[in-house]
Amino acid sequence: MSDQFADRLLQWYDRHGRHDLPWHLDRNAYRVWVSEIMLQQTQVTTVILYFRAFMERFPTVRDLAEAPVDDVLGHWSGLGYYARARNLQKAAIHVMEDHDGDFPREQDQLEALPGIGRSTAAAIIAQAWDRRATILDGNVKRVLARYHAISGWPGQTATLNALWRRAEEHTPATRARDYTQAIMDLGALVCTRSRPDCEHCPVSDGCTAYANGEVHLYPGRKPKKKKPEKTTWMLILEDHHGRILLERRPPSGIWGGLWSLPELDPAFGPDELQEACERQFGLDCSEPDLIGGFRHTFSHYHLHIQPARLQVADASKVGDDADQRWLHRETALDLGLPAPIRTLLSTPEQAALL
DNA sequence: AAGACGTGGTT
DNA sequence: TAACCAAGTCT
Repeated sequence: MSDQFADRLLQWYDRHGRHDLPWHLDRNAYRVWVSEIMLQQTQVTTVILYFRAFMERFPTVRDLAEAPVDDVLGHWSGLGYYARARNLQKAAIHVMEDHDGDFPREQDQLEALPGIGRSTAAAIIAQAWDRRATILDGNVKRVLARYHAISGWPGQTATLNALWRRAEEHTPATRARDYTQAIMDLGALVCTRSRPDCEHCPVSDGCTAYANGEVHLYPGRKPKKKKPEKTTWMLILEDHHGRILLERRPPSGIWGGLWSLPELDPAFGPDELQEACERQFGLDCSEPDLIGGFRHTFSHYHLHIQPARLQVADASKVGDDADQRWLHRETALDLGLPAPIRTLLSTPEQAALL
C-alpha cells in the first residue's frame, strides 16, 4: 500500500535526503552489502572512511573471499563488533562457492548468509535492486514508534512485532530504494533521538506522538542494568629485539579472532606476574614493571586493562605460529587489533612507555 | 527471551 | 561523568 506517509516522505527526500554517501556511488549488491554490515550499530560518519579503505583493498566479493582473514580483520580494526568482519568473509566465500559470485536475489536466501538478518537482507534488496522490501533499523524504529505512538522498548518482542507490522504497511510498491533511504534519512536528520525537528517534518500531520506532545516518550527506553566490572592483565612481553608477543584470541567472545596482548588470569596479583609469566609462557622474565593501567568501557561491562611490561630473556621458547607471534609494533598494526590495543601500540605517548 | 558483542559521539 | 545509543545479528 502506498499511503500518504510514503508519498510525503519521498517528496521530502527528493529535496532534503542524503543522495551521495560513498555506497551510493557505483552501486552494486556487493558495495551495498558491505556498507549495510558496516552500518550495523555504527554511525555513518564512522563508517565512511572504513568503507573507502575496505573497497580499495577488496573491490569485489571475490577479492574478499580470497583474502587472508587477518587482512579483513585489519581493515575492521577499530570498528567493533568483529563477528561482522568474520561473517562478512564467510558469506563472501559462500557467494563465490554456492552462487557463482552473484548475490542471491531472494530475501530468505540472503538471510541464510552469515551476518545478514531480516533488516539487512531487505536493505540489500531495496538498495541494490530497487525491489520492494521492508527494513527496520534504529531510525525506522524511532520514526514509527513516534508516528504510531508505539510504547515499550523495541528490544521486547511485542514492541518489535508492532514496529515490523507498521513498517511493512508503510512500504510502498514503487521507489523501494528511495523510500528505504528516505525513512532512514528522516530518522537521522529530522526525527532524531534528542531535539527532533518536528516543525520541518514532512509527516508530522499524521504523527500521534506529535499530536499528543509526547514525542520525547518514544521509543520506550531500555531498562537499565548495572554493568559488571571485570579486570584483566595484558602482558607486554618484550624480547631483546624490541619485539612484542601477540596472541590470537579465540574465535568467539570479546575481540574474537583478533590479535592482542597475552591475557593473564586476573586472579594473579601484581606481585605474582613474573611467576605467572613463567608458568603460562615458559618464559624467563625479568621483574615485572608496571606501567600503570588504563580503563576501557565496553557496552556490557567495564574492563580494566592493566598493562604490565616484562623483559624476556629468551624468546625462542615461544615460537611464531598461527596463534602466537613476536612482532615489532609497526608490523603488529597491520593486523586486526582491538582499538585499545591499537592505541596502546600506536600513539606516541603510549608507545614511549613500551 | 535475553544477553553478548565494540567503539566513539552525545547528553 | 556515566549513561545512553547508533543503518542488528547471533546464540
